[in-house]
Amino acid sequence: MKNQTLILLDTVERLGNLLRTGLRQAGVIQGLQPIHLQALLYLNEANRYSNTPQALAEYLGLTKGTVSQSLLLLARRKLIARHADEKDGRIVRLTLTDKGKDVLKELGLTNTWREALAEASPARLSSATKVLKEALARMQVKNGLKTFGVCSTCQHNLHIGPRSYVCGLTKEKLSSREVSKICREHLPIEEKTV
Amino acid sequence: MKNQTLILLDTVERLGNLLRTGLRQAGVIQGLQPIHLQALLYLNEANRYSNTPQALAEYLGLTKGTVSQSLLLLARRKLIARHADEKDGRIVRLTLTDKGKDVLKELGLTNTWREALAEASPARLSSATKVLKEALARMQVKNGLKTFGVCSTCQHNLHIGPRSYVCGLTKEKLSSREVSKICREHLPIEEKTV
DNA sequence: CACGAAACGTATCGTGTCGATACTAAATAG
DNA sequence: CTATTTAGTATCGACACGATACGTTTCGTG
Repeated sequence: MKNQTLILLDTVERLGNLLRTGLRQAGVIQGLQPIHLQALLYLNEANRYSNTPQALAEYLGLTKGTVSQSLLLLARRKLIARHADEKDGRIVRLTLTDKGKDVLKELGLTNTWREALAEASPARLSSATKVLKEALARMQVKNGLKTFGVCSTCQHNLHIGPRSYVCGLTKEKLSSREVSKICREHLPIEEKTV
Repeated sequence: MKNQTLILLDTVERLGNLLRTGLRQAGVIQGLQPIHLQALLYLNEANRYSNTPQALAEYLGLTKGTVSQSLLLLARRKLIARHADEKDGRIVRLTLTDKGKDVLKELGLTNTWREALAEASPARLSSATKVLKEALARMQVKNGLKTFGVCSTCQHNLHIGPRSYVCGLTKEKLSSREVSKICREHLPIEEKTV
């Protein structure tokens, strides 16, 4: 009999493959590869410290050279816009164009997933999420990777008033919309394992 | 606030990406791509009805032409062996060579995963597995895909005595080792959701 | 302030995935 | 015996991906 842990690993791997296949099929219509859609999805969620080629490369676990090529393609198709950073001339800021946002809207990737989990109890869902998030965080730490979380789970985030946030790292004010985006500087709050 | 279901989706996607990145890094040493390792892993678990290029293509969600190319590469490197089926001349049987098995042994892919889940309680693990297996099965059905499970969870499997099994589909006897392998004809037993 | 190091990004090359299409050979149906 | 189906291969074009090399801009340390 196989170890329970390995069965879970197998299941996650298969789900990952299936989601990737879904991305591939969804991208065919637009002539896009899975990695392109992943890039668009990331840029749609990245905060102002994280919308750069370098951050995307770290997020995807690829080299900056590889990512640079994919970004050139996306820019050619007018799905993203590239702007030089005002303060730091080395940095390129990436934003989704309206066309890029439309692509994401038309995907509707989450439907089958929602249906697949429709009958699972909320308690089970949240328990499963907890287990997997823990695993993800540990694997990221072990591999020296960044966690790319949102501000609400970040040690740097300071909640200085109602709907008023400051990042302790950059000392900048963040809007309540901004704190729900993902950040490459994210430092997870140590959670007590219940 | 985001839907709990979507948070789980996001986590699974990220874990999938991370596992894939792990595969990529592991393969660099052997000069292999993630897909090659996935093929080897599959062939290591596939039963006698499922060790063909076509079955592998279905499992991976790719076209047979694409898979054929990857298999040619693996054969060139002597990691797999190809034999014509005795009864059906169209079919090619794929088996791992000793060299191919060695590659899998040297990978040790599961270690970081094990460690990442070391502190999770068995109850949580099995609950999470249940949720995800359910989701996987539903998504496979929805997409018209095969489930590739083991005989013990298959409607075709007949347990005719202690350590004695027969597949109701092929009417062939199966060894107790064989029933723990994955099969392209797998038809999942309807499970009652507790 | 100068100069070397580091960080961000691009360009280019070779290997290989991937789908699409077209093909061969073997089995099967009528 | 012929038409169809099934398993697999061959080839082509677009592109991912890493490695390497390169150009800018910023930073740091004397």
